[in-house]
Amino acid sequence: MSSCYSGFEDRSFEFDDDDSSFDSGYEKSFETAESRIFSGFDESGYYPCTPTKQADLSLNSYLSTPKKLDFSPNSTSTPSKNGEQEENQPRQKRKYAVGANRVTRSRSPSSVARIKKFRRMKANDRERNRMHSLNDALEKLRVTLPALPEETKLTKIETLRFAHNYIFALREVLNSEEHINLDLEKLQSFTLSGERITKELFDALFVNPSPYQMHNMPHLAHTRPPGFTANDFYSSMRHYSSTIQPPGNASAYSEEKYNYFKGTFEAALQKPSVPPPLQPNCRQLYPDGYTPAYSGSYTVYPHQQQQQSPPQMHQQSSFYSQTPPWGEYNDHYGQTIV
DNA sequence: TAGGCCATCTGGTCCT
DNA sequence: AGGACCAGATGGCCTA
Repeated sequence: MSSCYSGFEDRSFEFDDDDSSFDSGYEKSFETAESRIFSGFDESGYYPCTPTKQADLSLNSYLSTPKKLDFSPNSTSTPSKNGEQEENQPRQKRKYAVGANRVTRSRSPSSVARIKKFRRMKANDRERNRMHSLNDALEKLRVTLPALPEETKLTKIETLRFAHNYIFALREVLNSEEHINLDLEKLQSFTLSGERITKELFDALFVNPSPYQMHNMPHLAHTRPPGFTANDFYSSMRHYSSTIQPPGNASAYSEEKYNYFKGTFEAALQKPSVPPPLQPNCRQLYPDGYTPAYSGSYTVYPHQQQQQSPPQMHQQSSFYSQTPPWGEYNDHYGQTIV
């Protein structure tokens, strides 16, 4: 198996047998490609006289002291390379003893060591390629996901977590009969905290109508109270603690947990400007014909790109710096994915 | 300087 | 036998 990284080429591995105990017997392994490599034989059983150019670039360059095969005439096991008669005569097939006459020598320790070393190098090369292909796939996933801010590069684990939450959120959007304002930045910042989104959290963070929706879509005002409520907060908190008290007993909420969510809630309750800004990379779903300019769009308008936006919520809150382990959980969505 | 992230090496296991 | 896959170890780089 050739490699695109190190350029390993089986035939390129040349070396001599410094203890002159080259195997003259016929072993099963002698037929393998590796044995051909180490014996210097090509597919037909003869040593290739003209190594390929690619071969010169591979293991020979990797090894500091490439060695050559011993073409000594005394070597009874190695077909003669310099025999001029071979140029004019058809090559004779090598004959091996069989049965009781067969003599099989074990490889010398140095030969075994070299074989092991070469196998290890090939395995390392395969492993390197495998990890590179894995990273390539991860990179494709990473660029598919919205990165907010754009210069943010998610780590591997964050990419996988965000992919999970992103798919979860999109599925909730598709399944929802409400008009959901899905804030991808909020979703990402939530993910960066190392949290796995659940339906409860999704409802608390995204399903509630934004102040803009309440203001501009009065026909939906009756569906939910404006902004986030204590129930929303409670439903979010419930994910983190089994001892938390129900809403109505404000003192039951720890300051630590409140601060944990404060940034998100405050961002959600932030009063929008009028006309309502369309957040970059924020997918807004509205009824058909209601606000066609914004319907189902990821559009970023030039005037918004020029805006000097205040520090983002995820940069202020502890969400941005904390990456707790994404442990197992046992709620009704309990699937350990990452 | 400690900790996080990453690439690479390595040996073991499983499968073909 | 050999390749794929996996997890542990290790060292480099970067940042708070």
